[in-house]
Amino acid sequence: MFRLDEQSKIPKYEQLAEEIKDLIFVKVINSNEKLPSIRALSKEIMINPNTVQKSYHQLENQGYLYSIKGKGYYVAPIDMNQIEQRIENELKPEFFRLLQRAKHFGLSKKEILEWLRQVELD
Amino acid sequence: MFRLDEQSKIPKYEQLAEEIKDLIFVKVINSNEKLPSIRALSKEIMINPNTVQKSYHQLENQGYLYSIKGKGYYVAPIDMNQIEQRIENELKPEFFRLLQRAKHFGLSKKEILEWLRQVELD
Amino acid sequence: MFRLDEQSKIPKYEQLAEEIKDLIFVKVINSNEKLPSIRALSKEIMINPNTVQKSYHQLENQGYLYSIKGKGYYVAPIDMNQIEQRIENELKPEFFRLLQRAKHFGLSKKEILEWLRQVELD
Amino acid sequence: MFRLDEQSKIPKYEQLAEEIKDLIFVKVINSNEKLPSIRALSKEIMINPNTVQKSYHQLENQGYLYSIKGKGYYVAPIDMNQIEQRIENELKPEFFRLLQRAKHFGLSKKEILEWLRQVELD
DNA sequence: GTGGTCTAGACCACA
DNA sequence: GTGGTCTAGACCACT
Repeated sequence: MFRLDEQSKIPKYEQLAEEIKDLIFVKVINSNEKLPSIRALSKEIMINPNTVQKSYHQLENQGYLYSIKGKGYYVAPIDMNQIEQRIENELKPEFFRLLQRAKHFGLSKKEILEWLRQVELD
Repeated sequence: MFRLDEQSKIPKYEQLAEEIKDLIFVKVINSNEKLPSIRALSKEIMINPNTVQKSYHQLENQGYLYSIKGKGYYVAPIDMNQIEQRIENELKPEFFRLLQRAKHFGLSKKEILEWLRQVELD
Repeated sequence: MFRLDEQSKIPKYEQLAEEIKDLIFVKVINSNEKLPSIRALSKEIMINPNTVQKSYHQLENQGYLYSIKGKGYYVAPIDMNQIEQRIENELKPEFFRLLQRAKHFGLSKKEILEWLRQVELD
Repeated sequence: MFRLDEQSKIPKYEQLAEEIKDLIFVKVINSNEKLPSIRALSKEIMINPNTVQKSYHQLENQGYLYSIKGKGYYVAPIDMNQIEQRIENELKPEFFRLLQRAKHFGLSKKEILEWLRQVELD
């Protein structure tokens, strides 16, 4: 379900939180749905429970989750406007930065289009 | 010349090293050309000299730079084959990962193509 | 337990490492015995945890200690032959250098013997 | 004339200054006698002129030397009382510390006396 | 709580 | 002026 990059310099709790956030926006996990327990998830992705705890806790502080003592963590209802924002503020800039790098490496638009063709999207 | 993302969880020295590596591959800085001194660069991008040094030092260990004490850091002659490798190992996977995320967010190929159109590349 | 000379130009981490090494040779701390935690020791001798860590790390590289992540640093089994070597290579030369200086300052053997008398040794 | 320890963590300018100070106290170099020029000395002991300069400068600040522009550095008249002080404050404590270490290493007074016998002192 | 890493500022040795 | 080292504080991952 989740894949953390061991090598990355980005903290694991941050990687995990980002992935969860994506799943929420994308509605793979829906509002008021229960997340896996800290212990279960930590076992599944082979990291320390404390780290999972930190991800959940951070998402709770940011309003993406809420917790019920003794029961677990649940997805909070989300503001759908945020999706547009995230696309504009995160996805798009990252895309342009990547294309800029591709340009530096001497890639042509044609080659990028070829890559794009290889992906199923619609 | 360089722009570091203060917010990013990726260490500054790592961000900087990556940017320098790109400039070397792209031949904005050529072999045996001198890099800005540690202090000059640290002042310019407003970070601690130590952090710049760590970037330079890492690149030296990886063979991208060589240093002369009391004189400065210089670009080492590079193996151009590595460019192909970096495109395959870094750029392409990052591109696909990004498209995957875009898909999750419900973006269509058409929208991506629109973004692509906005970029000067060829 | 340890006393660092703040004034000395010798790095603190070096002073500390030397003192620890002595304690190990002298078996004040025995093989596989746990050292104080980095933070406990740093608090005790009022220096930055990083400095203690550097001492421990250096001793680990030299084979005097081994570490277990999340548990602590431990004394490695030592080769007792090294004691003789250290006496010959460190203690004795230092002693002779000191006597040489004493001579320059016009001290006589008698005065040195007087100093020696003041120390409990046997 | 001087011997610096390349390995030592003590700064070279400090090592040199200490040695010069000793020679002054011990009257190997007398009051108002001229010291070797910075360039000559730096060549002799194979270190950078700047480093010698720093030693001389420090000794001047501490009152052990005075300089005459265009001529060189000279030994200042010294207060002989300082010799006693240096013996008490430097030599003696260092001696006791060394004996303490010797004790830790299991050396007996007899062995120290044997060492002492090997040195010409009187 | 444990060890490990990143950023930072001051100082050293050298050209 | 150059690169290199030492000390320091905050944060990460894990027991």
